[in-house]
Amino acid sequence: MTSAIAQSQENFTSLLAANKIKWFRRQLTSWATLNLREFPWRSTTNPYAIFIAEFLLQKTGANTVAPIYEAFLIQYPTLKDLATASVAEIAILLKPLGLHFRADRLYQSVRVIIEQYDGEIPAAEAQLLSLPGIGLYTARSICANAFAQPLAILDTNVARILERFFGLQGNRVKSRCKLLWSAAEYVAPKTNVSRWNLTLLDFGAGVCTARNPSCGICPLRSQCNYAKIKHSA
DNA sequence: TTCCGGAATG
DNA sequence: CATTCGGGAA
Repeated sequence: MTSAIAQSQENFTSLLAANKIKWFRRQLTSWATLNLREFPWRSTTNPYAIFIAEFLLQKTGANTVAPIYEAFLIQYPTLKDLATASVAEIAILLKPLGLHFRADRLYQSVRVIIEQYDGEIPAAEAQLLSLPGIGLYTARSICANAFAQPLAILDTNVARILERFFGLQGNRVKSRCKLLWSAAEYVAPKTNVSRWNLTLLDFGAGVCTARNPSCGICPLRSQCNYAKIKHSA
């Protein structure tokens, strides 16, 4: 083990004190009771519907995705229906979302699911990861939201919240990613992880935003490392 | 590390 | 008008 890793681990455990984590969870869980957003894909656990939603949500805001998602499910209510679509037909639906290559990836994933998984969305993280266009974030979101698996997720919202509140730095290289993934798992509660994931996403989208975060109304403010720095600056 | 892209924000 | 946003794969 290099000294750099030892340093970052020491940093890690000292910054993520047990009682601070408890408080963090309690504050956000309370915040979530009033502030979780409603989206069409959040009122289902249908694996196909979740799969489509998570695919469309990659690098794309939820409000932008919502109408496209609904149109998509009307046109292709099941994976069997989607399997009859051409890449071009899928591309037309996804056009407003940009990132056009997602149509090809989705098409290819559907083919694999038909051929290798008998047309059922696989429930294992490793199986989902093997599909084109499905990375760690998307795989875990599907596992948590469709199959109630207690898997924490890390996207830029979660990363930003963890960096700010706990003062995690890890800037530079891939240790940053490793560190933040570890932190995301460490901080997540043991139960209701899918709801916890949504809580962090919505908190990052609505309060702890990338630009101009609403520190003035933030329930984490009194213990937040970032708020302290910002205030003293 | 870089690219893919439309949308939101300042 | 320019910058920021933000998952996955080569």
